[in-house]
Amino acid sequence: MKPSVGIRDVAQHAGVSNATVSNVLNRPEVVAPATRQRVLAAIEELGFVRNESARQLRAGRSRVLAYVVLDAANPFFTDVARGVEDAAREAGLALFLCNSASDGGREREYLELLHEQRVEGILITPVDAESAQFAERGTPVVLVDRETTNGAHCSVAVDDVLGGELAVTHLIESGHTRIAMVGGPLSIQQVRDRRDGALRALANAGLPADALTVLETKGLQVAEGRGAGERLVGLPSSRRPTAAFCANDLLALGLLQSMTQQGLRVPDDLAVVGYDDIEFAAAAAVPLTSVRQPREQLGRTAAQLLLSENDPDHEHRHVKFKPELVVRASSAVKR
Amino acid sequence: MKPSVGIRDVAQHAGVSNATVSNVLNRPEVVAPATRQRVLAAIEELGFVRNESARQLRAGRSRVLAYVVLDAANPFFTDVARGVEDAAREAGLALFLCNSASDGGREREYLELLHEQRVEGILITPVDAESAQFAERGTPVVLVDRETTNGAHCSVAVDDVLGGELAVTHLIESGHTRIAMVGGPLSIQQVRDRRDGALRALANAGLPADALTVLETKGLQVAEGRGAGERLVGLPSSRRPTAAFCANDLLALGLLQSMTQQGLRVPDDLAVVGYDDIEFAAAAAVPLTSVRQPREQLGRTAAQLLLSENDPDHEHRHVKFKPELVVRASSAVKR
DNA sequence: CTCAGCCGTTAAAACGTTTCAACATCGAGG
DNA sequence: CCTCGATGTTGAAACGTTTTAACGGCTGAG
Repeated sequence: MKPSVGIRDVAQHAGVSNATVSNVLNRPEVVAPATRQRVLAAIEELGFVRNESARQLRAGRSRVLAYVVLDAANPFFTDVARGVEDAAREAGLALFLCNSASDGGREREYLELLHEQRVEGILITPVDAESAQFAERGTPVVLVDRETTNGAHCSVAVDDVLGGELAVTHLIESGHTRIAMVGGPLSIQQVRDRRDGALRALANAGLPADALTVLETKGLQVAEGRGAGERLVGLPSSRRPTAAFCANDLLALGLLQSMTQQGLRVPDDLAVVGYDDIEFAAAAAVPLTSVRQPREQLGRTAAQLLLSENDPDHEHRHVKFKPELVVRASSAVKR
Repeated sequence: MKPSVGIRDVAQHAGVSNATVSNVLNRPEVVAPATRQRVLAAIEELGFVRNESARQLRAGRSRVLAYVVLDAANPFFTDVARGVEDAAREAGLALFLCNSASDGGREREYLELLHEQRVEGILITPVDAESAQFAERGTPVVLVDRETTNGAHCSVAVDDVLGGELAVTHLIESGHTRIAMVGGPLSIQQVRDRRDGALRALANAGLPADALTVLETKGLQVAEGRGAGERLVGLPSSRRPTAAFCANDLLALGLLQSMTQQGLRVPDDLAVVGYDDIEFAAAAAVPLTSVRQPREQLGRTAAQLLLSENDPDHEHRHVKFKPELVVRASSAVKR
């Protein structure tokens, strides 16, 4: 182990007091140029690296934000993270990403650690917003892409019911009357909301609720989408939906792939609508119709809200964005 | 601001000394059950959260690893990160992800911060391995997916020259004699290595070096792949390659999309091979032939190497994995 | 020659933990 | 009744910074 050179070593080496070294580090303008040079030289020579723990202990505040992400492998969240980072960076803060990987246990561990680290603030897309007890522990927390049930935090979300409605209304207008909803588990608020939106669209169009076949999946990954595709094709053709609304682009991509493999064409045999409009949605060989969420803006807004928590007159706010339908080839009008 | 309850407050509230509280926290078995209960109750009641800065300052060590990732939006890196996290977690450490987004400036800032934070270790896929001066600053650093030029660090990489060779040999064996290499910028070591592998494949087959048309891109994202596709189609058909080897799956997906949009078929009009074998490669509507790298294992190995740096007899090691070709529909044999 | 004011520097006191040696208390063994 | 070891608890000293108030030296005004 290195002997770990500290501020006092530098001070001694430069023939000044530690206070002066500290000043060079934090308020260079206050110390005489000659001294400053001498100190900087000593720092360089000894390879001194400031100890952030000590600094933070004394100062009481840190310079980092953290975003506990639900699934780092989902491009949607990395896009949100980009927005967060931009905003953080403008405020002179760094961003640490933590991946809960949809695991409540990991999520709790990370939250605990972040609280103990006294980060400036925590952004989180929680595994489960209901059971989520982000008890006020001194560190401000903002929920991302989830609505908070109790009013204990700020939150930034997108209207998922509206999103579901947009998607399914589009399918109905394209001539579909038997529609599948692919997504799950239904314990996830988002999935439920999007389904409810789908049902609302049916109601608006005067279609019966059983025009929607719900195929519940165990998760929101590509593989689940493939599985759903097989289930779908297995249905008797009289009852088989002619269109599918997926809770997620990953599911939609899996579904798409499964269709092609089974020799069915999209959108002719099955129209597909996804959700999130991740970059790969447009890049799919059958470009995917999808419900776009303002991803970067979601992150950016969340970060700004988080930073405003320090204002003395802060009140928790709940921002809700509107999603937008992006029509592409995967849902071309039915002939 | 909260008055911030500390260990002494807990101690006072429970009628014990701070040393005892500390013991309850760190070595519960050493303190009498009755006292322990009392202390735990006090902790609960006051909402005490341990201050990691102070703890770390005193203990000299932290419980986190960091991975500075080149591009969080590239699924390849999130897969590597998963491997890192698994290994870290087994060792009882948490993982913070930092995204340099291919920006040397950000990378430097993050490194600086992480050094100051005295994290247990740093994993990094650097923007530029050559100029990379990760001067020994006391915190161990391991390079991921890059070979280190000087022997100052451990590194874990994959044989990119071999990967390029595998890809292009496959294309040659499928009957192609005019091949494009899509990727860039060439300042990136990986891109160069993969190109060199491609050239080696040509040489092995007795083909001239100009059988390879290098289309250099500005980056490794999907959009760049689309751009390359347009350039490719613009070539006079006598000189147009019948196959493309992309430095990256993102490029390949963009290229694929561009082909379909322009009414060309894959693989009939253009065979495509990607690199990394990210999940979306298999999920593309024309499943993508790709060079697979052992992503999770890459991360896992890097983390283990990092953790071994504390051994007194540690020597820097350079692990190099072999890539593997995964053939799918996008490169079916030419008729 | 004195004094006020300024500038650059410093000693010392925090910040909230962990750790170590020392200290009580108690029951058992002599 | 004394000693000993075991068991639980504690006071105080670190850890490496930042900060505050005070200090000494100088300059220029009176």
